[in-house]
Amino acid sequence: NSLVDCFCKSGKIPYAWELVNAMHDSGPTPNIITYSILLDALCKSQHLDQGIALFNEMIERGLAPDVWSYTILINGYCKKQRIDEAINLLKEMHLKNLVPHTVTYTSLIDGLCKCGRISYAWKFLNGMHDSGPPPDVITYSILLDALCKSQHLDQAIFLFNQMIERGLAPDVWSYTILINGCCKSERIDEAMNFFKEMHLKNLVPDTITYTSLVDGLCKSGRISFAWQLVNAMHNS
RNA sequence: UUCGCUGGGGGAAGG
Repeated sequence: NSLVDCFCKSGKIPYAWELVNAMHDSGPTPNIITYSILLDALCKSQHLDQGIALFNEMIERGLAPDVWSYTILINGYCKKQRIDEAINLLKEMHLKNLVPHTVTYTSLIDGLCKCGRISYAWKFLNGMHDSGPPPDVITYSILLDALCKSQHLDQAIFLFNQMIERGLAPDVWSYTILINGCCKSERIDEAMNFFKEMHLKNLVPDTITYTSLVDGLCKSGRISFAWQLVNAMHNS
């Protein structure tokens, strides 16, 4: 499985596939994890159709898909904006008494957000909060990003605070999403406040955090301040 | 039977 994963992650999917077939023919028999590795690689390399075929072949060969493999396929469908089929898979899991993980729902929420169904995604997140599996900081970040990008920065800030009230600690990514949202709405001062807040929480801004801020500063004409930030990056 | 290993989700700019 490690070898199959290596082939996949270095872009050599045909080799990975050959290896899986060789395992199937002459052992050791591939297990659910073997197939999941290949399934994920196929989904991520724009070959969802082949992923679906592999998923079905795996079932024909007598392996029952688990929560992980379903999640991988659901994510594949979502990335292709095929949300309804993703939801069908979710129903199928339910029929098989497979209980979705946080990651499963988070993938679906990302799909919903990226095709504009933000209020449904928000309801979904609240449903997770009420009845589990609980949303985590990634689940919130996806919705934060969608709210920011659809001109609902204030609602994003509300949700960010609600996430904290509910006991989750924001990370570098969630702060960066908000900072970028503030910058894009030309609310640079608020972006700077969040940036300072990160420091107070011992969160270390990364390149993307700085890039968002520098971009916002430049596009609002505050070039010398942007320059200072670039120097600060250079020095730390 | 127990234990261990390997698989899944989020952010910026530039043409």
